[in-house]
Amino acid sequence: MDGGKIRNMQEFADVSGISRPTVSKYFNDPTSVRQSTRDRIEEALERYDYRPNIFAVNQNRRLTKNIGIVVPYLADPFFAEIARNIERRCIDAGFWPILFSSHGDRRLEVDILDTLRSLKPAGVLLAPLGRASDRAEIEKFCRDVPTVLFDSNIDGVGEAFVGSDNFHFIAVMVDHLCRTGEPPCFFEMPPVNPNANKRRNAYVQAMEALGHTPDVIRVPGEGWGFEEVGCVEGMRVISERRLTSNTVLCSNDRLAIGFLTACYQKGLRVGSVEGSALRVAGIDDHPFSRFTSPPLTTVAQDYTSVSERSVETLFALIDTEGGFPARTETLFEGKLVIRASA
Amino acid sequence: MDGGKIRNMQEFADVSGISRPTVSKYFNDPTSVRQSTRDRIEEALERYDYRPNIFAVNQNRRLTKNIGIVVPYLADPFFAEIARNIERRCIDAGFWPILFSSHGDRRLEVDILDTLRSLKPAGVLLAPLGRASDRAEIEKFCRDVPTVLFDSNIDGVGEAFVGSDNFHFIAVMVDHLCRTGEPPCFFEMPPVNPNANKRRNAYVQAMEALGHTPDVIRVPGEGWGFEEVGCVEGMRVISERRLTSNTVLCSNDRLAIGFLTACYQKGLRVGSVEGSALRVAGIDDHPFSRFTSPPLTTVAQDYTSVSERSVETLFALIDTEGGFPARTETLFEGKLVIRASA
DNA sequence: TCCATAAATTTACGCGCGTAAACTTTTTTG
DNA sequence: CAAAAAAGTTTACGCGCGTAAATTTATGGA
Repeated sequence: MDGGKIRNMQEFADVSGISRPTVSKYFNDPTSVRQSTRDRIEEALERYDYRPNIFAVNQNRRLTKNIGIVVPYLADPFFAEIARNIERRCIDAGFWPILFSSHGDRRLEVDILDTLRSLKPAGVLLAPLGRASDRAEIEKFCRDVPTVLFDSNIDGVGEAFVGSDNFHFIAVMVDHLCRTGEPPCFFEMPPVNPNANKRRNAYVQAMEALGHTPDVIRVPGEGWGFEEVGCVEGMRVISERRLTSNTVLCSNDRLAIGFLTACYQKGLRVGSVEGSALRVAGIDDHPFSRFTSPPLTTVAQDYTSVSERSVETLFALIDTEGGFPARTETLFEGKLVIRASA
Repeated sequence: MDGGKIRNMQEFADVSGISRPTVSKYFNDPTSVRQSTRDRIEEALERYDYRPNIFAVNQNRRLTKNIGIVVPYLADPFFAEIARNIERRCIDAGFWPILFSSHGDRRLEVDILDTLRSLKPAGVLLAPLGRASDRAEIEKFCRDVPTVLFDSNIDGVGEAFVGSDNFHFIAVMVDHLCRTGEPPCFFEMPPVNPNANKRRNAYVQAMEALGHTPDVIRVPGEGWGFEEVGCVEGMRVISERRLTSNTVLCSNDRLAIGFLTACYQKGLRVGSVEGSALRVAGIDDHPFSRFTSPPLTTVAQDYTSVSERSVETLFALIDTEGGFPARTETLFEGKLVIRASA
């Protein structure tokens, strides 16, 4: 590139030999100008690496190209992964993703929505905290900003929801466990979001459908430190002999990871092979589940489909200006992943 | 708050009975206006929830209140945690943190720096990819933007570095392992950043200082999928009987987590108690290390100190405009965390 | 009470770009 | 090749706020 620094769009327009309004059009949508014009601009772009001032651009556009991504807990690799996926898709589509994490904190989630509002985003992809969320605030936000909920649903809020079919997840797992050994009991903590409720209900339903008596073991605990709860409460449950089955289905993988640690501490061998004391299974196929000892049998969330569809839905929403005629819900099925633990 | 929506600072100035320039001063620094004036503004602020337009503010300030945070891999809970810590400190100091992850990708890291530049940030906290980083680009960036490096150092680049004292980490662990059993061999993969190199060298040095012969087992592998490498290559190493000691010190916890899985697959019992075949230790005290089976003995990174000092250093740098007279390096020691694995 | 000083107000300009309107040039079409 | 359509140019204004300069008002200490 040439030496002279370009300070603004006018200067860039001068060196590229195109008028500023046309250059502006180009940056908003390169296909909106004639091919020959585009070529000239892009040629100049290579000689002088100019970028429009983001702040000026966003100030003047009624709607920006910003897309807010909000996840409840970024330190959970599951959300980190899905956020990464979504980010990339947004960038590829020419948008500007901005990532936020609520860190499991109700007030922080509201703050983020406030911040987001002032960012005038074209749309927002929101995975709410769930039970801890301030429903009224989220509802209000969704009225102002085109929002697609994902992962965790809030009935009637937002223009669409994309997530997983928890009933199917559980049904598949319960079926597998019953076919290969004792019917499972269900290990859970107080639900942080509706998914947890759905999972428990699905468990009960699946067990009854197969003619077994469900047994839900609900332990106390709160927040997003699932492994900790799984471990501490798992040890208590084992000590108090509250397990009615040698097969334990945990409400999610992170809980299961903690529970496996509890089993280890208690000297219980976990696995589906002869000589094991217990089988343990989870739900989600958390990134670390492959590396537990033994590796965790689970049902895999379809990360790719969820993030892909979430983004697609949001783009569609952005295009249709007024919003969808009706709220849509998309649920993806999971894949049974059989490893050594059950 | 009253009904009427405030559209800009002029309108807000009107309803608060203060002139716009003074209101502007207030938002830049509340303490810069008289107490009585501040009270009147804050009172109006409660009645009409107004926020200055971020884009207009940032457009006109030479330097914004933005602070860029760049981590190499957000799906690693270690970085997620430290990012969260840093974010909070920035917010509390009245700055606006913006989080980016390089996702282990060289080009993405450069892109992020480009984007960051156009954000005119007051400063940047950068944890570089390391070996994969484009040194020249980062150097250029650091010349334009006040930057503090953390976690992974690049000699001479940036105004300061804050990280961990890898030599101390390793020394403490080697010492512990030697006192309680066989001297360890060292399990590593090709280094993604200088920390890995330092750790290997520290291991060799520590072993020799204690009169033992170091044994470094370097396995192939690349990228940030440490657990995968630890597992796959761990199994190979075990099969090929390349372990010269019953004690294995892994270059980091994530590698150790994978190695533990390998041990499980190979039927080797890990632990420091009688009857175990192997002792395994890691470095970092990764968030998940407490929940492996057996729980992992490791050296804890001082998350809090690193993030605290990084932010402090950046703030100091921002205040001293011209940059520090000399580049500073701050290293924190770690704490030995003895669990069941070694 | 007066005066020095600090603080607020008034006025005015500029930041970089989006965008509208009227006009001119280029491309397409029959 | 002329006329219609498409694309580009000129001109001009506005977005919301930072900020400087000149002026007015408020504050507090002797």
